[in-house]
Amino acid sequence: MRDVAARAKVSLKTVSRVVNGESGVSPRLAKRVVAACERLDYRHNHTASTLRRSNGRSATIGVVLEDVANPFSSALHRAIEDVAVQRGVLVLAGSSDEDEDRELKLVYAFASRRVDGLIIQPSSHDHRYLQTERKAGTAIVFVDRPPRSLDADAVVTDNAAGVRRGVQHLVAQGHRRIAYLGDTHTIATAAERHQGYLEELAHQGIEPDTTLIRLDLRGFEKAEAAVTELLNGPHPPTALLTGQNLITIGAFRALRRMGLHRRIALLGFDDILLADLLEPGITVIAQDPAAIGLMAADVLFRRLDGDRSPAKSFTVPTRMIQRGSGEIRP
Amino acid sequence: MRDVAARAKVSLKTVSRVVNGESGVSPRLAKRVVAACERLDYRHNHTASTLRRSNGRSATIGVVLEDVANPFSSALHRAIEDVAVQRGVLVLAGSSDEDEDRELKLVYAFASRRVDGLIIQPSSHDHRYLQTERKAGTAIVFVDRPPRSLDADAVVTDNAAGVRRGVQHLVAQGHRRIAYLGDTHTIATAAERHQGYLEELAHQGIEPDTTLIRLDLRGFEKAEAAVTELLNGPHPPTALLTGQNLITIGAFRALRRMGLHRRIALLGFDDILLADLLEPGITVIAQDPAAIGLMAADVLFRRLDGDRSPAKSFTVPTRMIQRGSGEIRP
DNA sequence: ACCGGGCATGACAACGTTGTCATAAAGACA
DNA sequence: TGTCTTTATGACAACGTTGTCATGCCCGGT
Repeated sequence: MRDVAARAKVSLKTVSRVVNGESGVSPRLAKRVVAACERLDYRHNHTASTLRRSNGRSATIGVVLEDVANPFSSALHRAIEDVAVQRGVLVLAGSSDEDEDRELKLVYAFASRRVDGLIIQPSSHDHRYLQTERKAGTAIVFVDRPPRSLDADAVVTDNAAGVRRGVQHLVAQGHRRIAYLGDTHTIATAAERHQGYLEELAHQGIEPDTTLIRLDLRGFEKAEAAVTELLNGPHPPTALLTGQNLITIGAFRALRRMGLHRRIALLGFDDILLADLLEPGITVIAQDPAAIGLMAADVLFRRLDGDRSPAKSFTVPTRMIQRGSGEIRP
Repeated sequence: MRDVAARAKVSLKTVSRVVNGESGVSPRLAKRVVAACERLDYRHNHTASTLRRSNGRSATIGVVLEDVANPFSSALHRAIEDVAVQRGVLVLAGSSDEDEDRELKLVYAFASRRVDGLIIQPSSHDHRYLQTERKAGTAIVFVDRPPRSLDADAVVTDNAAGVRRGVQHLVAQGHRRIAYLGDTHTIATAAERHQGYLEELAHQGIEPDTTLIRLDLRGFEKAEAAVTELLNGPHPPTALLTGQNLITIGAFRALRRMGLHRRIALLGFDDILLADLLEPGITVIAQDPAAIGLMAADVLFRRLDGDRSPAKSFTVPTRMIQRGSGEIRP
């Protein structure tokens, strides 16, 4: 910048004014400055500018996802990015891998870069550590799962309602023995889905059979094994409700291997790419990660624009997509 | 930091020393400083530190992907992140959507944040604009596609060899009429794949039939239409070789709709999630985005560690995964 | 007791910018 | 013509750090 100023024979401040598009610079000087910038390949140093500027905004936000390569997380990421680019804001992204410690380290790394806001798909079970960041003025929004022990905005899927809708659908097809296969129950979303299942069974007047409930299934292998065991048992279910992507895939694998994929109903929570090309197509309760990400980013930027209203939790509805597997009758 | 220094009754410099873990601070003072940091919730300002430090490294890299939510790109992203975290480096990610202008804007936005390095999955057809950044000391590595008009490191899939392998496989099954369905031919990878197809046909002594070649198919609808048309034509192919993910899906859809999925062979370039659960499973030439991302990040950090050797292009091999659709005989 | 060397500590400037304020030049008005 | 206002420009300090160098202290050797 000093070099540019020298070449254009103006002061540093005038260069700053031109670079920032401030008014009140004569066209003659502005032209000279622009020419010098181009000649010297000058690139504005946004970080130094942030340091000095009064609002201190870095025009960068940090996003902590479960895994940037996971379809759900990356759809969130993309939706957030789309809102951010409109404001010239860049996105730092990181994967927590469902690990509290990695989440913490990412947040601190983001904080030390002075991000303006954080969007967190949380793994941690206690978010009090974020109070400091918030006091420092960082906007914080949770996605997919609510915060714990921290009063902050959140945008989540209506898990219980979605699962209840799924149970209803299976009951409407005539099923009474509906198995539930769920993820690690310490994950908030998994707990809500399990809860929704129990509630709707009760609402339908069906006594829950604990032998039909399998929780803490991480990865499709465990799900596949659990389904195999269930169907080989003395009182097998006539329908399977799976609480997560990989579990749905594991269940489908098991059904296929046993040749039962046209006899046992399967209804999965969360959509799967290509689910419509399988035989039968897999009926799912689809979440809407794009809508969640968009809304989260909107809330974040509203906070950055000065919204001081009490923290709020937004619920995004699910959508049932019938493709065949959920319409199999007992 | 000033407040911390005041509370610990030491100079700014001593706080700096403690925060950066420099040696030569008496344990007594160090303890006081740490206590003051905790009491005041002090967070180190990494950006200010970068501004002053001699190496000027921001410990941040920028990654330009086609789309952070696309499975291939996000696998790259994740692999890069895994290498970066080991060095305490954060990743800024953005989507170019195959648009030159967005690529450029992202690169400039990253550059103004003074990233140490850039990893680019390019959309642009002329990368001379990056010369300035490189002169400024930014390390640059291209992934998936080679740079144009710029001498820079690149890590790419061996597209031609992969497709040739696929053609070989189909010929070995007895096919002679092998259709090729490709993406927009201005995309470097698409061109290489098309080229590989032609080369291997020649090598096998098969005269290419131009009616069996369909290029510039963007999105699965176009692919589905093209396949339908081919198979309804006077001299239909006995095998389909598809040059990209969505084209493979479109082709599979068409085959299924026409009831030909067990009669016409299908071999796709690039793996598809759940391809093994389809009927028949789809045989593919799989790329290895994790390996590409890992290698690209390795090369980038080697450059940042001072490697000044001439720019090099690395080629990552493909792997054929036989699942049934490619083993159908004519 | 004196000197030299090593070690802990701090004062100060600088990194690349922008906010604040002063100043010079130009135009408006009586 | 002289004074007042407006406008363009620049000098300087400051943002939160760290590199450089100076200072003062303690210790061991003579």
